[in-house]
Amino acid sequence: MRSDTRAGRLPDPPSPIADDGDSVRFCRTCAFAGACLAVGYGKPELEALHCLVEHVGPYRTGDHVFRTGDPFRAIFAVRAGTVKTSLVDREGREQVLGFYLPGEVIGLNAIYPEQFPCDAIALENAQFCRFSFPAMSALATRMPAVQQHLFRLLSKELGTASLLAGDHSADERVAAFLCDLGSRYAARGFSGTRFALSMSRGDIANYLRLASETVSRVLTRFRSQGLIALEGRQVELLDADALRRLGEGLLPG
Amino acid sequence: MRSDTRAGRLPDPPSPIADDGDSVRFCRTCAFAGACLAVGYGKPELEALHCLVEHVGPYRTGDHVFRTGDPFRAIFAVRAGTVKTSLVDREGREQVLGFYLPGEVIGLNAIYPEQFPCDAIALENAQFCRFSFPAMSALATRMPAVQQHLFRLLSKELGTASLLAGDHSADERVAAFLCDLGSRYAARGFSGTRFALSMSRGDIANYLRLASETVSRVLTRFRSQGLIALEGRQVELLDADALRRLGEGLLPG
DNA sequence: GCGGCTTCTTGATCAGGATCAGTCCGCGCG
DNA sequence: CGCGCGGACTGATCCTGATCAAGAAGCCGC
Repeated sequence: MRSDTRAGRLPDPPSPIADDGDSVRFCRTCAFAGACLAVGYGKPELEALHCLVEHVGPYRTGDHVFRTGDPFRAIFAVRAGTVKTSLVDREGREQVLGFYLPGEVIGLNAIYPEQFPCDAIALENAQFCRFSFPAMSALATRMPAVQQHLFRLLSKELGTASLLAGDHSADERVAAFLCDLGSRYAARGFSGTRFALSMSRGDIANYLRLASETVSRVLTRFRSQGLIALEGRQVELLDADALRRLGEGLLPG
Repeated sequence: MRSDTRAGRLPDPPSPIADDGDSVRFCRTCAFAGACLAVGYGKPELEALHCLVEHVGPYRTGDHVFRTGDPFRAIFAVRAGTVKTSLVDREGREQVLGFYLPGEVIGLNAIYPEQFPCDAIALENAQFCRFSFPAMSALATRMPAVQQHLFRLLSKELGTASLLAGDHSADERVAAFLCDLGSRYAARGFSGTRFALSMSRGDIANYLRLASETVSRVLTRFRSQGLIALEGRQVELLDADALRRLGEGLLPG
């Protein structure tokens, strides 16, 4: 019974959503915002870009956005909510591959196999923009900016895949995980130091290749060290620098 | 002193090279062979494809093909020899990211950051085809087949990144590694059951996030179990099925 | 041939995290 | 209200693989 348990009281949770789009503009924080800007608002090409987008959802917590083996026809940008991608091996064990926040894109790894190689599951109620991939490819051949944007999205994801590689201690992994989430929220315009973990401890553990008990222990210790405030799934990064130092070697750069 | 030490005697090593190209055709086993075929031999577009290719090398063992931070201008297809990509963290520790065989492509993860995010080092004397990326992008906008090919290459690499993820035992990792190498050699027309490990035990261990001692021990045990024959860096997969069963859960599919 | 080097192998010990087990808490429901 | 259930936290033990250490085998140049 240590007395600093109260250190991490957190009130009202924020509710991230990347939906400020209208019939002409895409959401500012969307991964495709760059493509829009490159095209220029109001040009006919932007119209074309809109024609191949379809708003889908809402999906409820636990719903599948797509399943392993589904034929690949489109990629999805998260508009609201968060998503995990995972695959299930022969023995039925789940393998969490990643978490996706509002503004991020899922489904890129399905282009080559032409079917989705993993499940995508909503962690909260979620909505998406669905981009028909054949239409997008066709548009890309006419618009170098769109093509380049797709190349960059793909290449970027290649870089992030190495976050979970490496033999690193549980402390390093958890610290890097928190920093990564924070900076991704910040990049989309949300608070980078205070947010809700939309996934369970088990999902975090699975993603980081740890046991959920270990994640619990590390988070508790981080809190007692004053690095974070924590209450349930609400977290605040109190000493982001220290966390970043802990996690460096895992983090990009 | 066990008597089965002799079980793994292997004579003459094969010397993989993917260089059957001439002034008109690309090498059959090259990752771009598909793009060539899609275009059709003799068409003017194939000429265009050739214009942006440049044969470079030979590089000697240990030479850098590119270094972390080098400005990104081109991607490279391995024509002969093998390559490892790695990065060095702040503490000076090396992190091996991947091995690339003749016919495979390196440099795709540099598109987004616009500079190479890792080193590429020749593990044997090696030669490459260098594809100017700006020229390739420009060509892709005119030729949907080339664009699609690039998308597929990128997406494919996304899939392979998950090989080293997951918390798996040393046995599973080493088995999966051997199977993966074998199937990649086979896909390029070489023997998929008998090949040389062009990288050191230390590199394998680093890539698999194990200690080199562990790799040694596992390989030795695999040999004593009759799963492989092994002499120095020559290896033969004697019971590929058993290895694949061991490694499944790591391997694609 | 011989030193000097790196790589590989094998053995002995150690530690980080998995696993097993138990408790607590919040929540939905009869 | 009590009950059951899943998620989260904590404690005790175990096991895999890292680490430390030493020897064996190649592979140079000379």
